[in-house]
Amino acid sequence: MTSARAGKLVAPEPAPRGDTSVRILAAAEKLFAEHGFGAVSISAVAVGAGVSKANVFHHFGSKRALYLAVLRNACRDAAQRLEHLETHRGRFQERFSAYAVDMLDTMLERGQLHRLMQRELLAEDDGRLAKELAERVFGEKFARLVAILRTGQARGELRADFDPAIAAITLIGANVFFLQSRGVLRHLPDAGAAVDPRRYGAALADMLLRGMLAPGAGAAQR
Amino acid sequence: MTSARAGKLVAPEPAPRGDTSVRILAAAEKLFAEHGFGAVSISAVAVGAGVSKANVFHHFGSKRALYLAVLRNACRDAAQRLEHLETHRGRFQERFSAYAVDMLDTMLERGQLHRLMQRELLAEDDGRLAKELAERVFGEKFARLVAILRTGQARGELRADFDPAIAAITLIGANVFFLQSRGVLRHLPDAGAAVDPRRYGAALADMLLRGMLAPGAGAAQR
DNA sequence: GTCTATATCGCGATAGAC
DNA sequence: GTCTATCGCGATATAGAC
Repeated sequence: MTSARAGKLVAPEPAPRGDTSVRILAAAEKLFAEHGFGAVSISAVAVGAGVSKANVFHHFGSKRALYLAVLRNACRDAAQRLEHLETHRGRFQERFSAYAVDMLDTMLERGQLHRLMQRELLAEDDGRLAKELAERVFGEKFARLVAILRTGQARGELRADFDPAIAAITLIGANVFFLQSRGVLRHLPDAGAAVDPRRYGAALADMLLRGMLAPGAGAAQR
Repeated sequence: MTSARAGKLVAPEPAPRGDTSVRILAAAEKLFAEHGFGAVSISAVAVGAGVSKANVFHHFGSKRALYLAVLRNACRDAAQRLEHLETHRGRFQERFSAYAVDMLDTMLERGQLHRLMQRELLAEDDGRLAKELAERVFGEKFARLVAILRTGQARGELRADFDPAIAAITLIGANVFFLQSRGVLRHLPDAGAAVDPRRYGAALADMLLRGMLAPGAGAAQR
């Protein structure tokens, strides 16, 4: 469980040689993602980063400021990855599949970070500033996906009688849920081969495409 | 928490049944769901339940035990709601839509509870016991949905070339994500009318049905 | 069963030497 | 920039009267 006392002084990281604030940020991101804001102590962060408690305060001023710094750092990374997505110009099937696969890959690559975001979303208590940060990044991702779907509809490649926003939520939601629940899904006997990310991503895109493609635009391939 | 403080393994729940215990459980469920385990103090629970701090310890022994009691209580409730789901026997479209809508309704009705579950899933630190509890409930839900899909495939109502588990994950994931992210989605300009639960549930079922129905079994209606 | 009072510990944050 | 030492506070948990 995520008790505040969980941070029994375990061995610090092999200290990947870098600037101190970077190590502090990395340790904080890891701990916040694993235990949540309220359950992580500055002592635990300091131990994880291999520095003293006071040094953490020297660099970030307060626990809340450290938390916001972690979130902003995470948002910056996520925003950078969006730049590589909009370049495709082929048929809709290829663009959609590429987008879906890339989304899942990005999530898996930095699963910790996405867990931290989800935690912030689930909090909803205060943290309105942090939530607005998440909105900003998430909103950009969402708007681009909706735009891709709208373009497909305008071109006649996609049926016009479905809501692009709902389709986008379905795709994102299925991916986020997959990421969140892999540890549990692995233990469900009925899940079978669905726990493999590649199979899951491909099958998801295929199924959604069948629901979105215009009748005369050719069958979903794969 | 692998603390040396753990000491003795206290015998499982005394299963308290008084009015006070119920109020404590309710207050604890609310607070844990809103803020997470680590950020909730026993004092806050006591205030929420209108009793003294010491009384909380009298009834539940420790904070950890209170948390497990809340989770067990939540699982029991969720399991009971499953009993009403398996009775339908009509065409696949109706059964699937009914299942999907009921799932979303249940989630919305007790969103707090589902948030608590998701938090536990996101922790992944230890808490294996609690996670196994979640697995047990979630696994039953999941198995029934997969069984419904398999039945549809066996009857020829559904295409045979998709993985029922992946379709189930997609449906559950889209619903869970919708529940989690409503507060954020409401602030996205591109989301439009997709934030309405009824419209969302209906459109989601419709889109998934188009991807699953056998070609000759008739078009998805509505 | 419920309370008040208290013990003990770890938290966030600060002061100041080096 | 980094540390040790410490403050003030609130946390979990206990003792014991009613």
